[in-house]
Amino acid sequence: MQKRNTIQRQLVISAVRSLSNHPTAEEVYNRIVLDYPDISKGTVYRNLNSLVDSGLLRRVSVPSSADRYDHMLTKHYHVQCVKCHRFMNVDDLDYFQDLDDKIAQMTGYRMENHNIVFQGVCPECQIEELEAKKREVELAKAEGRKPNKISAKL
Amino acid sequence: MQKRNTIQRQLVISAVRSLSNHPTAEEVYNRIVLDYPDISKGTVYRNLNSLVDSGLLRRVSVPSSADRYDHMLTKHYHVQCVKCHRFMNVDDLDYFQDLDDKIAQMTGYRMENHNIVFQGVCPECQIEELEAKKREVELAKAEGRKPNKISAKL
DNA sequence: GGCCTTTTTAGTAATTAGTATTGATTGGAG
DNA sequence: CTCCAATCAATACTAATTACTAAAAAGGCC
Repeated sequence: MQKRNTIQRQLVISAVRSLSNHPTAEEVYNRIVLDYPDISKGTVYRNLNSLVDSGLLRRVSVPSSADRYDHMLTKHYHVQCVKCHRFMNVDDLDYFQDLDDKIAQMTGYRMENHNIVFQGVCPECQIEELEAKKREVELAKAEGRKPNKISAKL
Repeated sequence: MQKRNTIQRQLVISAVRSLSNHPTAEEVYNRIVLDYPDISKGTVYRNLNSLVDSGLLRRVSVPSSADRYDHMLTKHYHVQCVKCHRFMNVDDLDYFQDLDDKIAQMTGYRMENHNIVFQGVCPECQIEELEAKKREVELAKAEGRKPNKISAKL
């Protein structure tokens, strides 16, 4: 089952490379369509899968949203904001190779890798939280009641 | 917005507890339907979300498949087999709390937690791989040709 | 180049996982 | 017991992805 080097396959890989930060399949499709309007989404999905299988791209599974694709082949981790869902690399943190070895010993699995997704509230959303709280305190004062706690969800 | 203690809510939480290992929403639904055929999937999803929000259950995002729900509230990690997709806890590995603190410092995020999913090939699938290889060698000998490499996919 | 086999394509339909809506029902505060 | 916001069942809907098909194109061989 050899892989053929089609135009579409090249377009997919170069789109992921040029959309440098974790595009979704949708974003890859939207980029390619500009230059090559006949491509279909199925082709983009199929090629993304095939490129991941052959190790030319990495798939990054994002909780509660579409998979993203990464041309950066070195192993690294990600942070996600639980409010606005923005998604970014954690730079400057080396991959813990020894963890894989440890888990392999503990479980008998032949380890391939591990993914870490850090979840928290990004600086922008922290500011937004503060402002929402401030607005509520003002409003409560105007209405002469105790301020409600602002729920964790925006 | 107080939470009411409905029968359905109790059924959902007890189903997740009795299906002790990481059921999907679908599996929770299938279990409850046996005793309580009128429950609807929407109700299961809604209650799972609400129970996660109130901290009574944890959601585990599994790459490329449906979310799973965990009644074990202490933070822990998971291993997944890339071949048969079985999914299990990593016992005996403490949560790396200091990692969250480190990432918080590095990124300015207010960290809530992190998830690690280890991916590899489980012992059973390793045995299956060996047997597939053995079968191919036999077959090649019978046909008087070189054995093919067994692809990474079963 | 022309031919042949197999892979890949575009387009469409189907599937999966989960959310939104709506009118009816019910838990639990008073 | 009464009342009403929270929750329900049912269903429609959305987003992401895969499956299917006949037609097009890669790449090996001459």
